[in-house]
Amino acid sequence: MTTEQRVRRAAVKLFADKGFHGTGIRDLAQEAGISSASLYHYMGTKEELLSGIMRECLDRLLLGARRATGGVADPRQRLVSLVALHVLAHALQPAETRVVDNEVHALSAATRRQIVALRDEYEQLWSAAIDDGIRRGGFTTPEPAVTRLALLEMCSGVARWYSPRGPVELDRLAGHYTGLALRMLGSADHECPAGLDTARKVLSDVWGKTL
Amino acid sequence: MTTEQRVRRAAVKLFADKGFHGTGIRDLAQEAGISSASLYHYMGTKEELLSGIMRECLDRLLLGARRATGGVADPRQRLVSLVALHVLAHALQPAETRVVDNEVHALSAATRRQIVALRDEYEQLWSAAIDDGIRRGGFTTPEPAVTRLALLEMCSGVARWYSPRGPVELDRLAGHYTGLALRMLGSADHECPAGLDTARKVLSDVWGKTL
Amino acid sequence: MTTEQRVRRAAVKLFADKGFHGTGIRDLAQEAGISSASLYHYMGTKEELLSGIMRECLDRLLLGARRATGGVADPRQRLVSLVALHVLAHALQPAETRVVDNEVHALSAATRRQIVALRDEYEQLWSAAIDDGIRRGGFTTPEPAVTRLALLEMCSGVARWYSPRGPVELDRLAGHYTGLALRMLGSADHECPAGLDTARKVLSDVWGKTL
Amino acid sequence: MTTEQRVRRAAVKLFADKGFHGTGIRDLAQEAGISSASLYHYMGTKEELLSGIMRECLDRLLLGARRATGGVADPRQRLVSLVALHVLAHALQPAETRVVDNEVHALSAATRRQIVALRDEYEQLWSAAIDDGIRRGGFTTPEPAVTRLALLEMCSGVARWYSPRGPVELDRLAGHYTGLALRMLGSADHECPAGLDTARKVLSDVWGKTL
DNA sequence: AATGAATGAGGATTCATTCAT
DNA sequence: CATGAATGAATCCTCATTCAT
Repeated sequence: MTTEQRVRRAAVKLFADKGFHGTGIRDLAQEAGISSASLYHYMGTKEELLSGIMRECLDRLLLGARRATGGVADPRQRLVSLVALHVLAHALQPAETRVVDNEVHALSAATRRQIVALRDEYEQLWSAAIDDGIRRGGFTTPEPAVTRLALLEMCSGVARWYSPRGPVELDRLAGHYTGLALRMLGSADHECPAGLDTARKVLSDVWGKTL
Repeated sequence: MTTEQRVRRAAVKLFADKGFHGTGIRDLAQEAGISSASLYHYMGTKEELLSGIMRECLDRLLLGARRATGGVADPRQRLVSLVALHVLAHALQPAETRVVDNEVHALSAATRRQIVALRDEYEQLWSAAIDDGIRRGGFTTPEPAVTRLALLEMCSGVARWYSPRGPVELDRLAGHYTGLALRMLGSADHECPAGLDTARKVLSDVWGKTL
Repeated sequence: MTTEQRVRRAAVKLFADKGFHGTGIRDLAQEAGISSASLYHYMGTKEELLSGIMRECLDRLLLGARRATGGVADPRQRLVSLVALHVLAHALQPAETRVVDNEVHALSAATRRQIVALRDEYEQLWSAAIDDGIRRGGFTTPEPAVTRLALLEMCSGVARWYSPRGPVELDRLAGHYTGLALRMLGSADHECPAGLDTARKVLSDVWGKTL
Repeated sequence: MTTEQRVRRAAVKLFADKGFHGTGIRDLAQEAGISSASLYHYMGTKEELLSGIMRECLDRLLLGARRATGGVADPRQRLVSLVALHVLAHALQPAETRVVDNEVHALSAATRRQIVALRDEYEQLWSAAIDDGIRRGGFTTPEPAVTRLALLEMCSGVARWYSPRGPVELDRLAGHYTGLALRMLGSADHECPAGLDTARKVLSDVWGKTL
């Protein structure tokens, strides 16, 4: 593992645990195993380190979501893939995703705009799947916008509590959440193996992780 | 409004917006409209200010949840009341609840234990309702513990996006979320007016707010 | 003497002796007799301290020069007053003026523009006196612009070597320099008591110093 | 051009523009077009780089002044040569001479002594010419010591404003300044072609520059 | 010869907190 | 009650310099 990776990893861990402002440059250095001056060989500003982490995480999520939904006609399948991918990403990389979810306020205005734009683009894929599903996929829900937010928050929450050492396996977790999502959307059928398969494949391609 | 309230309010706002570590004592003073030295007439430590906010918020939530569920036999009604109350509290006091949800890491170990204990006690009421509901209320869900967490995260998420200036009214919001919850729990019926009524009443009694 | 004055004085001394970049915030604090944190009760940035010193010094010089030349018809007298005032100011406040002369490079672009504008305005008074003197005051010099610069550098140099503990008294010093200036400008007469008197008066009015 | 020369040149430029303490080792490296580590193949300490520049510049000035005055009986001619040489050196090498004039404070005590000794030796030649000129060269000035300082500051100032892109040619500039000097010293005749010629010759011999 | 990597010391500035007034 | 003044400790970051490669 390169030193740069060690720095990145230290930052992800500490930013997730103690927050950006709660993490000192000395904490980062100690966690990375180098001096605080050496830190600056591998990063720009502390804030650039943060935004880099966020961008990478969101880029990957967006790429995965696009791969999982691109060319898929069935909105139910798209939605299931999105949910599964989101849940798996948050369960596998809880630190990264918590940083993305919680530390936006620490960004400068300019960078914040970029990050929020990425997130909006990502959520747009959810909106499309939900709206399509209502039109022609058997979804029934008043206030689809509210339901979308409820879904997203529910799935993102996984990063706040999931532990690989717990009793629930990842595959089962994803299946459970897709079931919840389909129920929330009033779908008659609560399963969609195709969507789950797609998510597994994308997870392997984009994150390099196999369940 | 007393100065103490002004300080409390300033802290809630800033801790919610910029995080505990991102908020300086001078920021607090400016927002409260007094000098940073005067601040210390109305608070102990900065951390005590934080824990006070959290405790009060959680105390109220716990009190409300107890009142809403105490003596209620039907687990479906209890669950609906809990969801509605949680959603309403988070929509009405988004700043307070975001502080509770996001700034636990800033607490000292001792205080954190107390706060987490309160939260656990609160979540215990949810667990009870769900477990009872599975046993004898028509709930069907594998992994009830996961479902509980999904529910809580979904409902807490309201504080992150709800705006009173948006198109959705509070009463409708609560109804929507209780519906989502009942769907997630596989309940045959997706409504429970009694549970909503209880929540409204408790909200008035404990929070002093009427919809 | 107020603490703010002590800070200002410390800065003037150290900036003059060791340069802006050669002076640390801790040096300033020590010289002012307070802690480096307390320093920030009495100043903004270190650079603002610098620009403040420069502005005040240049403001006074400009004010003095205007008072000494305003309404004076004879360009010879004006020039003599300017030289005398400049020399006296630099002899009496060598530290301040050396800061003005040597530390412009340490200013930010925006502030530098303001300071240079003040200096240009000041030098404009010299140009006017010299040009007028050539036209109708008996001055003869090729390249009046060069002569102006030579005069200014010669007079400013006083701040680099004059010591009140040396053998030359201030009044005599001013007289000597006005003589040199008139010679440089080819003036037939090398004295101009009126100009010197004006300078003495302005020095008393604007600087509050009497020879 | 060797790398060492490039380093030297970079240092001269940056020390002159931003001061010794305002110039970082990284600035030097960038300006020289090498890495900051490589810098240390061509220099000792940053301070040694500074003192080297000063010494070389002063050595050359001293050597030139000696050649220009050695064996010249007429103090008027000696003075004119000194003025011309000084002005030309400062106009041709404004950066070097500004470093010599402005950065003495950045030297360590020991090195400073050496540099100041060189400068004193150099100024001694001026003193001698002036004093001799008073005794038997037609110079008249009260306070010859003050006049010497005035002359030196006036001539050194050239480095602060002269631009080869300006309207005044070097030869003319030197002539103008020798004229000013002779006027300041009360010399009846304001020209001395022999002194100027000597200066030109020495400039060619010692600096390798032809006007 | 050249340089990435490394760092202890120090740069300016802000921190939360206390206290005399 | 209110606050200017004060500060030790900490903030992020850059410094000049060394060294293994």
